[in-house]
Amino acid sequence: MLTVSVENYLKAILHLQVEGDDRVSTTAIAQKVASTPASTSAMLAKLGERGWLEHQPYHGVRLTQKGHRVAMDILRKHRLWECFLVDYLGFEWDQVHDIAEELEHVGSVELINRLDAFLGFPKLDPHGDVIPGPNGRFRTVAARTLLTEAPRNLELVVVGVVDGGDAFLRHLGVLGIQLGTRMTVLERLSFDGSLHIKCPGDEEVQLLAPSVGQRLWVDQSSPSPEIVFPEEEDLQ
Amino acid sequence: MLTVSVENYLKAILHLQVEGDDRVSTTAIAQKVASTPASTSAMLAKLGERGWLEHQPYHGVRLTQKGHRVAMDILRKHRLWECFLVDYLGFEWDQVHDIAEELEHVGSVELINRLDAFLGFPKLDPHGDVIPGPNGRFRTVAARTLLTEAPRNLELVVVGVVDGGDAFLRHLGVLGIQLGTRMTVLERLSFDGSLHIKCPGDEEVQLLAPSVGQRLWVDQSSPSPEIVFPEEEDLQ
DNA sequence: TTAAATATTTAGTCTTGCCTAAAAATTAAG
DNA sequence: CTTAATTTTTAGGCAAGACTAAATATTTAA
Ligand SMILES: [Mn+2]
Ligand SMILES: [Mn+2]
Ligand SMILES: [Mn+2]
Ligand SMILES: [Mn+2]
Repeated sequence: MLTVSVENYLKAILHLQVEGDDRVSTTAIAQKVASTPASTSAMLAKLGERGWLEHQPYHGVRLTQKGHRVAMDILRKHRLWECFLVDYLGFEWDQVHDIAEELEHVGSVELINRLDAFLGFPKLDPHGDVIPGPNGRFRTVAARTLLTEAPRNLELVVVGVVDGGDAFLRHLGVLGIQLGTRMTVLERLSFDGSLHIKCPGDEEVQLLAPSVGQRLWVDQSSPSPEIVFPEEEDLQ
Repeated sequence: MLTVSVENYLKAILHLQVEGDDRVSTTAIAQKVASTPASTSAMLAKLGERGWLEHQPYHGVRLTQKGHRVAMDILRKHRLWECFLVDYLGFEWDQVHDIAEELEHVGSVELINRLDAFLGFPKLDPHGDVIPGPNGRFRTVAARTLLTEAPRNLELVVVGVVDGGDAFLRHLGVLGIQLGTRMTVLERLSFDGSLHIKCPGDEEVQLLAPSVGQRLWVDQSSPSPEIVFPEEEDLQ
């Protein structure tokens, strides 16, 4: 049975699997779902029996096709609801996670597909995370780089945040950074990887801690609308 | 703790309490929440201990102020979500109950108040049921009568349904009746209380079973838009 | 007013999901 | 390669909520 608890475990495992490791450890999962390793171990055994994941005792788990699909569907619901909360109810991006954490467990497939249509089939949620489609796979999305690894002296645009806990999101607010913010990396300090960045319009050069630079997805900035001149045939 | 189960019990008791009886019986509650009298008895004892209702063993329960408020808040959420589903996601009125039954348990007060505002502070849900306000009390609404008890030879308009299970709602669809449908009661048959009704535009007089007439709220029909002639100054 | 029918509670279990403490396996160090 | 540290599982319990069967209280009817 797909209980709220089971859904949260599967989604947590998906997150950890996407973030890198092929096999996911009991402790990591326990931490993600805020429970104990003992409870998690018991849960993993059960999820294994029921075919949502492969559990090699003492060596971690991996989602089966079936489990992966379930987890992607939860993620889809989570992110679509976040879009709704921000775009239609006026919430800030640092206020929606906990609410979506509940909404994602509402079951109806019809509901989520209609919500998707109502929202205009968005590809990204308010944190720049990719929204899975109704087929349970990620929608293709433009390439993106971590700010830390982006080339220097090129105007970039922030397109997403990695692991955007609410505290981090509020910190970005303090720094004046949000999705769509443009910036150029002037220098990467070899000491700790801090970045000197400059935002168009700002006088000052900003020093960005590596903990921030490692958690921002950026893309090459397309020319800003103001400086795009229409072709003649585009004019009425 | 306000679990989903507890919330469903409290809402069921509120429903039964509003529908008439001051004290509500264990069996009636059990039936409403689709569980057994034994399970319900245990739950009622617990709800009593926790101050949501007064339980006189063998003589039914009554919600306390505190329990009443909780139940009203669940009802508010249920009905506001139903509005959203019908008005924005294009669901039919017979498709939304089960989904709202889940959505009503999402906790955030901020969420429901913003949803209320987004919907334009509706007073009635898609079934014509009154939506409680943020203060936990019903918003005032126009007077209404059961069709069975309405005066004859007066044009009426359907403003709500009583206990609108999905099956009943679909049956109304077959009969061509929805919210806003106008009709005049020509005669009430003394045999079983069936009603002869006539809808404007229809040729035929319809015979309505008492099971239908007893479950329709009606109000005196205001003049229909078609027969209102604009004043001269309203013309361009 | 007593007996039968009905409603309610109690007793005894089960499942899910969580916990702590202890045992066992794996991994890391010396 | 053996010991120490870490990770994972097992053992034993608890609380919530549900069920069936049996006991008890209340109503209804004879
Ligand atoms: Mn969740
Ligand atoms: Mn998100
Ligand atoms: Mn419900
Ligand atoms: Mn309704």
